[in-house]
Amino acid sequence: MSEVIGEARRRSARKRADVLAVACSVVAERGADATRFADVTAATGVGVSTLQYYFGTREDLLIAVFRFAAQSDFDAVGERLAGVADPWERLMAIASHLTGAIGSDTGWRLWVESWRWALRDPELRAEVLGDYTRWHVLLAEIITAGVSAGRFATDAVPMDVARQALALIDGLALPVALGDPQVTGAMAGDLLADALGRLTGLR
Amino acid sequence: MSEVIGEARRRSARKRADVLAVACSVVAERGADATRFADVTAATGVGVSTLQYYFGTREDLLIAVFRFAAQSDFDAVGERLAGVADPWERLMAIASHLTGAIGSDTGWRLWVESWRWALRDPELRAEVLGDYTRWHVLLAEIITAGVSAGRFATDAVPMDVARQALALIDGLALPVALGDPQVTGAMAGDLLADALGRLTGLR
Amino acid sequence: MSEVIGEARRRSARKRADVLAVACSVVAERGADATRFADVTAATGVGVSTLQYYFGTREDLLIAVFRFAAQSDFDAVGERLAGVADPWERLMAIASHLTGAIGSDTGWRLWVESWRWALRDPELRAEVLGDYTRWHVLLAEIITAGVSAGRFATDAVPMDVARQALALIDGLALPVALGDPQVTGAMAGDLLADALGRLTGLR
Amino acid sequence: MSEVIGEARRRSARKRADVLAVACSVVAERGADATRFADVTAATGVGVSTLQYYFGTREDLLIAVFRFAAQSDFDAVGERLAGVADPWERLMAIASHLTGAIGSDTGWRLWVESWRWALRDPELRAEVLGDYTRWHVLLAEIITAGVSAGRFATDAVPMDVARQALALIDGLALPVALGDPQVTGAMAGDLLADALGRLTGLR
DNA sequence: TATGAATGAGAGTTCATTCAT
DNA sequence: GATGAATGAACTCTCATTCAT
Repeated sequence: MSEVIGEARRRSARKRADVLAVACSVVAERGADATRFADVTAATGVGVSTLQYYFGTREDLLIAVFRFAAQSDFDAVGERLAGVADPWERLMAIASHLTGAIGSDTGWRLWVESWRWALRDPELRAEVLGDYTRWHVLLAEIITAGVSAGRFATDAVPMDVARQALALIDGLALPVALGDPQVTGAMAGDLLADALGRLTGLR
Repeated sequence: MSEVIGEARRRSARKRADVLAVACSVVAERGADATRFADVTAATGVGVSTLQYYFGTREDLLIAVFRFAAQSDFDAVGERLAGVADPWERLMAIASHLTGAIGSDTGWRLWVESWRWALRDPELRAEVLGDYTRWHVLLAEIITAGVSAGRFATDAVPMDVARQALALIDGLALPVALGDPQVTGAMAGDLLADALGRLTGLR
Repeated sequence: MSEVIGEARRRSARKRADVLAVACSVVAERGADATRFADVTAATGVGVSTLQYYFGTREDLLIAVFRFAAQSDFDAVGERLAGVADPWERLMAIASHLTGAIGSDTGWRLWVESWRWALRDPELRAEVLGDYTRWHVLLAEIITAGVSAGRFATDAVPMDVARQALALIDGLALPVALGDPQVTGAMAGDLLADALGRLTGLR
Repeated sequence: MSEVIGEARRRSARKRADVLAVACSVVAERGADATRFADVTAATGVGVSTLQYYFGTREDLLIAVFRFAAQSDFDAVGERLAGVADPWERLMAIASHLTGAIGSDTGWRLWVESWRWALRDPELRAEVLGDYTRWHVLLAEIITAGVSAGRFATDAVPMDVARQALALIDGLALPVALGDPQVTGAMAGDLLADALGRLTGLR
């Protein structure tokens, strides 16, 4: 009988995750503040009460979405890096995050949404800052490795370069997400590659 | 008599502008989506109906705020640049935008708010993209001047460098606004100066 | 100087009447309850404050409209009757009121509006009942004349026939105004002529 | 469990109908345009939100009221006709609709309200015209039966007589509802009987 | 575990009206 | 005499949430 319960739980958890994935698109599409239970219901077919049963408060749902999206994003980049050895190519793989390869701009929009939410929610802020650090560390490791390997020639502290790099990625994503005709995804990719090349002292 | 009316109108316009200035803080503080008429009323002492009489819809009010903030921001930087001749110092003057000197982070928060709103409002999007270009052009001019003056040594297209610079500014402002203890305003200023120095080929 | 004032007053009264005429269409179109000052402003170009200056309260305006419309209606029928001598033709002239000849169905709609308003406003009710009586008396006179002239052969009290006649007119106007495809204006005219012929004992 | 749910639904539907019945009086009393949610709340004890949950928009509520009233009216006359065989008496039974026997003048006022609303709402108009036809058909059947039975002697098309009859009923109800002291319910009943007798050729 | 029924709090918006010019 | 500015009151509607099943 405990197995039956276990299976029911698993099924339930599965459904919860499915709902969460769809909710991500909804939040990315409408913005967190404008996302109502009813919107998620419309997108998932799961009744409002059930959503509340799964996630609790509307805020709880949003935070669950943010968490889920942040993790998915990081995981996706991790997978992409798996087979890449060269530091520069690893850097570019992360940068292509920007060109929209990872789920159109859903990921990026959610990132802004959660960032904005974190401005006013201390608990979420801690998580977001943690994520920030994860990315910084990941980038710094790559840069350190690149310097060791003689691929990069820079005297700067790797963590500083990492912060500059992430800032460039974020800052270039803004106009791309907004659809600026003067800064398309491809152009942003080029600008980014050029800037990162200069900042790392790429050989 | 027309003079009297004229004065009434002028006083009215003045009051409108005052309200707008206060509304900026409110929107920066609470976020656009969470800003209710009642919040602006509480902050200004001006009744809800009067706000609607001045601005129309809640959305209209928000857009008026965005417009006002964008203009103020640009004007403020313009003033700051007025007495500065050296290209590098001009660049740094704009960059100090980031360190919060211009108006705590109110300006920056409003920038994100309007950016986010523009994602879903085509009309506002056009304006925001226009503002983007204004900044790009301003930066490019400075870079061009710096190259001519022999202050910067780079073979890159000035407009490209401008875009990289603005991306860095925006991207570094994110963690600062969020209060990341690892990326304070001062540190961000240093990171920015360093990166801009490398990207422009500062001598 | 008193002449100047007199002229100003006359001009003002003229304007007031003009506004009233337009307001009639507005009320007929939108219904009394749904008629706002703003609607009348939109239709006349006269500012809201000016309307209030002319008519006072919104209710006052509506009642002015009802009064104006009732009088216009009665006057219009009076003119139409002026050159008609034969009792039956006089009856038909009044009946053609129904076919919409007098002013599309504006007149009739206003009649229903004022009737409905009179249900809840004692003062207006008195006026509307007075108008009712005016019509009854007019019809009864025609019938009496027709009997005297040997045109009608009925033993009924003329005032009773008048009431039946007016009821028929009102009752047939309802579906016509509603646009019932089974009771068009022309058909209603025939039904009315037939019924009145039978009720008056037309020879 | 499905039984329990079924019962909850049934109870809910019951409550909805109860509310609707009370709402009818409110609308008849105040007029449709002047009926606010708050008025129905005051009369029923059911909260505003609940009314909206049941009926939707304010307009939806009004239309539900109109529908309910129209059906009730028709049903009530149907019951009254059940035991009556003689065509003339059947006609009089319908006519007594006017004398206010069927629920004071609530029914009639609602009829006017829905008629007026139908002027501006196409969907409702279709329904009202349908109701109109129902009454016409009912009356025409009675007249046809009366002619066959030799009770009525008229060469007119039954449907035409039906339309004249309904017009008389409607037209006489107007002054009665308005409380015209010269056309009371009883007098209107006599006028109607007299006129219908003449139009049908009652023997 | 999952879901429909019911409801209160809150917000935007409309509109008549008052006041000053 | 005529009109724009300002404002409060009223109302509808949305939405999260609680309760019962």
